[in-house]
Amino acid sequence: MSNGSPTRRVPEKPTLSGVEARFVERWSADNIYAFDRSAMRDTVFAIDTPPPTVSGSLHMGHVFSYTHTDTIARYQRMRGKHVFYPMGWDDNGLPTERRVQNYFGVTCDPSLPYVPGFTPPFRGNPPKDHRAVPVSRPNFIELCDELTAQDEQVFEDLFRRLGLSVDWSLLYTTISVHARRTSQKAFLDNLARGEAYTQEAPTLWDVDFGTAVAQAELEDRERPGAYHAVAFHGPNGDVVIETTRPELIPACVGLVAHPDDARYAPLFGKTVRSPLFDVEVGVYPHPLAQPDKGTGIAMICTFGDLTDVVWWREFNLPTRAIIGRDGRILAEPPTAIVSETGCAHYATLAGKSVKQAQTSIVELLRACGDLKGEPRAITHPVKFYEKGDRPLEIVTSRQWYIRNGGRDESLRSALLGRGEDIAWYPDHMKHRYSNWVQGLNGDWLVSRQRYFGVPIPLWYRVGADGIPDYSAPLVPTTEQLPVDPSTDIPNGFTASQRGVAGGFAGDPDVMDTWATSSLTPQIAAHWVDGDELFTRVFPMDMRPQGHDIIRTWLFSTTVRSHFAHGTSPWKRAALSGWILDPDRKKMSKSKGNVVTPIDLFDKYGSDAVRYWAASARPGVDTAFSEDQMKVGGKLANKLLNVTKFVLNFGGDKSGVVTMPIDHAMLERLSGVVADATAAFEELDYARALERTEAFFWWFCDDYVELVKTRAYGAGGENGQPSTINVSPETHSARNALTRAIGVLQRLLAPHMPFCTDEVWSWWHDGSVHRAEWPTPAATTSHSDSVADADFFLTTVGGVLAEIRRCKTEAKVSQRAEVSLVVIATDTARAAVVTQARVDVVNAGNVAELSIVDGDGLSVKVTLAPGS
RNA sequence: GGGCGUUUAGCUCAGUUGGUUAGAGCAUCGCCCUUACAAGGAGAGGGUCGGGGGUUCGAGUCCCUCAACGCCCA
Repeated sequence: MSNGSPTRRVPEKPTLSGVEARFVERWSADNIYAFDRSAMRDTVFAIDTPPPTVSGSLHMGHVFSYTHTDTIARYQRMRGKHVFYPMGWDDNGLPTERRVQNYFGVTCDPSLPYVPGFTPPFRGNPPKDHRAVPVSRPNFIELCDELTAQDEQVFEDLFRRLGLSVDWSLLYTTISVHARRTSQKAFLDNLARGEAYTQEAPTLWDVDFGTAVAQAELEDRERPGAYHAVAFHGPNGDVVIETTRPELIPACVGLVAHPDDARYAPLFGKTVRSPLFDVEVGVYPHPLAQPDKGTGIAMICTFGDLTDVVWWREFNLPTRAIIGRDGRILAEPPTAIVSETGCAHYATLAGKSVKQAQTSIVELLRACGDLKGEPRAITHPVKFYEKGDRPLEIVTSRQWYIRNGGRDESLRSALLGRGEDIAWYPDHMKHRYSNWVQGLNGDWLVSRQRYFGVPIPLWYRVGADGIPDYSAPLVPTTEQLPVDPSTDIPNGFTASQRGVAGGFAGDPDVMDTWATSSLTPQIAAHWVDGDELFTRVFPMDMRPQGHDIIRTWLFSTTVRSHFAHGTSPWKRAALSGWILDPDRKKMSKSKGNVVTPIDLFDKYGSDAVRYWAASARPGVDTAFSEDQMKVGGKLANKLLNVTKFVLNFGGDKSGVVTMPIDHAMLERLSGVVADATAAFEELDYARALERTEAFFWWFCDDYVELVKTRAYGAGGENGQPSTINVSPETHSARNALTRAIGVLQRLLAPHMPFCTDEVWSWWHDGSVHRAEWPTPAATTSHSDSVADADFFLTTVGGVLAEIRRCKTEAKVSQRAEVSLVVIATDTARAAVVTQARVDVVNAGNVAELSIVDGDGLSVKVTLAPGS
């Protein structure tokens, strides 16, 4: 055999069964996808893989989008790039926390000391009446580590089965020691550069989770509510406001109306007294007040919504908070409430939930006559934490922030510029980014009042008065990282000084999970260790991700990279679409329409499932379709069979090709190579597949059928090709078939890695996934090419189709003999048919073929009698 | 309310800088056990390209407008 290829080993009966297990094993053993750490930057293609949340389950959405990325990775690898393709597990944050609580039957209490060798009460399925056992934060994190390790193995197995070509030695997680080091170091750098700061301020707060949340985690939900008309008492009579939150009257610090609103102009600068609580508050003009909403004049409370915060800040109003972090009315009334009846009214509310308080206050208002008319039911948008079940409250608390342009025009435009630096796929996704950046109304709140996360790596000196000094945090050295301030001790202090006057206090909070996952490039490439790897892969070539997390993951990564490296983190961002169920609804667990990937792998094969994914155009929401998987399975099966057929002829892929139709086929294939290559360069795996596949079926159904008799050669019988006195025409067919099948195997390899490596292994030693991507020049047959391959092939195909149609209409076998074919056509087509005559006659089983002058292409077919 | 996207055959989708008769797969209906493959092959039917207007010799494609659906943001 030529080219140093091994003897061909074509199975008698090709099959796809077992192919996945075999190649998963072989790729791993042979390190096919190992990244070369010595590779120069310009030969590297680096991918910033999205780390899936391991506390959830892998679903078809993962299979879908990770397949897209994998096709690009495989293409780039075959192009000779050193592909940096890590996998990461996002095991940080709330979802893991919840799963660990439910699995082990524990709850985290950061005030408790670490217990070495702690054994959890359960490992899976604690009984329903079990009371969660409180454990220290380090113990809790140990349990998180144990459970995530289990979950991660399941994920890894599934991704290997899907055929992802990741380098598993690059695996990272977001809660590991390394990730915590990275995250804390990056945060401390932000702090040192003035990009992170702490502030006591009104903050959106989820009362159930007991944590502050960031703007990026908000969502509006339409909720029923009611306008309550409530009378405030002015010097010249009542002023009626309308509010959806009458329970906040004790928190009222002012009224506000639009500056141009003539109805209220006389009141500006005056004061009124609140009903029930008899507190004097000012009336202010502000353009954010909406004259057409309610009565046009509104309460300012501390705090009902974000607009309240704006007014409170601008008018420098006092704080009269009444809602605690647990969502209940505080026991003590604001100091402004002094009257006996005011205090008595407040006492009836204290300790109640917001809902209960509203009911009570409406009764009180009704009783005293300050409720004007009955409440009017409305629906209005209410802010929720995206994972939460109750409306967010606003409470004042000390939090850490990282600047993100929400309060700084120049930073905002710099970050918009970073968005411009990125090539977006599809292009219109960049609007999502710029929309979001332009709509920011505050800095990024990164601290969370939770347990399983990366701790804020700071301590504070506690003054003689017992109050921590937040202005000059105690900072660990880089070598100390990661630290847990709840157990670790700052330099120069001893354990006994924790929490005492003159001692220190650890920051109790952890960072938002996005504050760590915004560093996936730095984590994956070991930036914190000063690893040279980082300079070889960063900025990365591609960030694949879902478009739903542009405002979170994509944006936060850009912020961190902008600050730390002065660059965008990637050259390209590829946004994948959603999976929709066949009814075009988004697939989700709650609808019960989620299909388990592993079942589909078993049923159709990984290649077939990948085919479905790779058929979906980039960024487009796509219907889940088992029909498409069946088609993919047929394609894989066909590739096996046609490869067996072609290799059986023993052609030489570098051998000489002489027949015009063979040239034309290779010419057409060369165009497909060019198209597929161009498509992949634009990350358009779907177009690459479509072009390749269309050619492939034409190749099998028309070209192979036309040339197979010639390829067998004179004397070839019983399916065995002739081996003696082989003609140049036969060699031409065999060589062209062989070259084409080698090109097709490689063109399909990124999409269907298993079946392609199987057929490649029949005649090569190495893996197809390390083979060279085909080029148009190496595909054509060089000097003797036909002038217009498409014209040639379309003409011949047209004649063949007519013969076939005639047989189908006559309801006879395609093998039926044709006694005469008369082709009436122009000279150009006549020349083509003449050149392909032998193949047409063979394929159609034609006894006599004649060509006469005519227009277009008319084919008259006469079947042999008795057929 | 602002932004973005989608609308082509029963279904899912291609259709490049405007250019003959608008394509594919699936589904449907006949046909063919043909020596690589019946997990196959060969054919047929099926479309007013969301509506309206405009530009042009010519519009699925460009412009305007309306509508429906979806997503993001407020």
